Amino acid sequence: MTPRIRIHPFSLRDTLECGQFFRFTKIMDTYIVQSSDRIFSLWQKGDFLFYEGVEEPFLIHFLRLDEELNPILKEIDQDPVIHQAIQKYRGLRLIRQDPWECLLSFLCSSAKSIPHIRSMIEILCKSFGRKIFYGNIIGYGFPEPFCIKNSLQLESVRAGFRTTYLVKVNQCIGRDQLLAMKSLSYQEARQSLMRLSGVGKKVADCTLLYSLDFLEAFPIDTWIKKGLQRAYFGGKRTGEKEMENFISNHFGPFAGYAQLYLYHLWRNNPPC
DNA sequence: CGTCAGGTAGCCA
DNA sequence: TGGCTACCTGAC
Repeated sequence: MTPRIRIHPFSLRDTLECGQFFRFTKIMDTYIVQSSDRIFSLWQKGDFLFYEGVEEPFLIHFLRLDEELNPILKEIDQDPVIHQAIQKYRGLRLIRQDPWECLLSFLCSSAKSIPHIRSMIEILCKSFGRKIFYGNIIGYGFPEPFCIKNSLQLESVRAGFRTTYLVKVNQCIGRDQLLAMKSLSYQEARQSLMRLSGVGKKVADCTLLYSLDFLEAFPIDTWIKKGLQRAYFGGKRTGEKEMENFISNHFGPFAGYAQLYLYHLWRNNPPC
């Protein structure tokens, strides 16, 4: 019998498709997922998550299945807007990505649409990653730290001005240093990340939330900004600092989960 | 052809 | 702090 895990609440679809993670493809009801140098498949029926090509401990870590979701949702359920998002997408979970892959992925993301980001990452993997197999499907692992040496090697990635970001970050930091940031405070870790070329608040917060367990991180992109302005500030233009203060006061230490739900809500139902 | 897209860096008030 | 612009590239 195919191995499976019982989880509740859980929505594989919302978890993968809410924008926090890029390397998956959907075939019928099955998702082929790639992360670092793994390739495996996942599908869901009711409360059961079926999996193939991967071990259970990795999945539990990757999908944070040992984290009680309902208490967190209760904690952030502070107003009618977030309440609606929670009702609609309950089961959407934060993914714990590899920090190196996460950082580079979001380094590619600035001023690009999701299909473009996907394409850049895919070419990066094809150029630098090792071949990996799942049945007769061939995939490519994510490039390891320090393997991108200069911008010439990135020509085919067509990353534009992000090319220098990728090269510089490859010179400056590796996976261990990123993981070590877990022991810092949120502000310290954020500042450290922002010293890297191409890493501003948004990319730093994505890395902190999606890969380093800083659940208070709340990445603010243009969609979230528009939505927050309309939903919480009466449509008025709002200063960055005021917005940050509101978020941490209103949603608290699990604000990152609120970001996930609100982002998903506003991507599917644009606030403008 | 112009505009714009999940942002950042650099410069200025 | 807040506001502005250029930056590569590809799609509408």
